[in-house]
Amino acid sequence: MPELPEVETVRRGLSGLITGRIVKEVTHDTPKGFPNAQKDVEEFLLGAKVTDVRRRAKVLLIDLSTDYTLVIHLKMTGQLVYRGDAVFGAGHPNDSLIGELPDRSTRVVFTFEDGSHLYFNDQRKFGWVKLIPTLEVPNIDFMKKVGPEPLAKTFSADDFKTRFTRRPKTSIKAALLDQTVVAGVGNIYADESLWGAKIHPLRLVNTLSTQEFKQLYQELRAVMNLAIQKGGSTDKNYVNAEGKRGSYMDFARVFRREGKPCPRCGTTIIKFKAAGRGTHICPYCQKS
DNA sequence: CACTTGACCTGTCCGC
DNA sequence: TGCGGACAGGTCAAGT
Repeated sequence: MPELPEVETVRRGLSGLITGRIVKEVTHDTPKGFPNAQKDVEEFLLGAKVTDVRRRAKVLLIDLSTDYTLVIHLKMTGQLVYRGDAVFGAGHPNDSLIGELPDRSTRVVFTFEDGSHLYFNDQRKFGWVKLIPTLEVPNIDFMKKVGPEPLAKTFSADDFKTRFTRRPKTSIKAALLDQTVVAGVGNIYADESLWGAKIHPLRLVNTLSTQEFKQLYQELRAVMNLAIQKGGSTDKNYVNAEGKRGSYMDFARVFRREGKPCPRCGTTIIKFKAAGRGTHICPYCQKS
């Protein structure tokens, strides 16, 4: 599921819901990387207080008072849903896109001292959960390789263009999806931003003009900011920390809109495969 | 080496 | 209805 806007939406929700809570119990069916050591769970997770919830790229970082951090990647179908008690808690089941928890895709259940729960669900089991010292988070493989945050205030159009010089002969779509170029872009926002900038996804990186990179930079930031404002995109699985859907798909211009008219020119949107992924374009606006 | 293609998993949808 | 195949928001390892 989640790309940067979805993970950021989960982060914001979780931050308000779990910060300050103390972990009392953890049950799990050993999702990838967890627990790296049962001893660590007992020593650095049980009894720990949540001090902060951060995000880097598509990864969530739940900092603990023990100076350990839960590092969580939701991959395609991961969900992190908080449930308070049945009567007064946040995210009453009736408000939710999903039903009673735990359910058959629940992999980890964190129980807090006040009796509330945080559920990690992951239908396809691609996601991972690691418990590592906070100071070592920047040293894990993913963090060492991942590119800059595209929404950072200091990240300029020039910076954006320069990042792509490392992938000169690949398609612009493959480069956008490459997390070492720029962090957080996935299939939805790649298609949406390429449509916005009127660039065909299969154009090779070294054929784009400076002006086109500038357009793409602006469109990517605009589309991601809008998506955060709308609480992310729910196509199927994605939900926020309260189990509720995001509404960006109501505003999507090309993604999953094949057969419908381009909102700019009316030409029928088509779908094909690019960089191994389903790809949506307006064939009139985005010429190869 | 740079780039593209499978593999990882489960579930759903679509055509025969 | 049943069944096979394609496909799904991501990232690696293994291929070419």
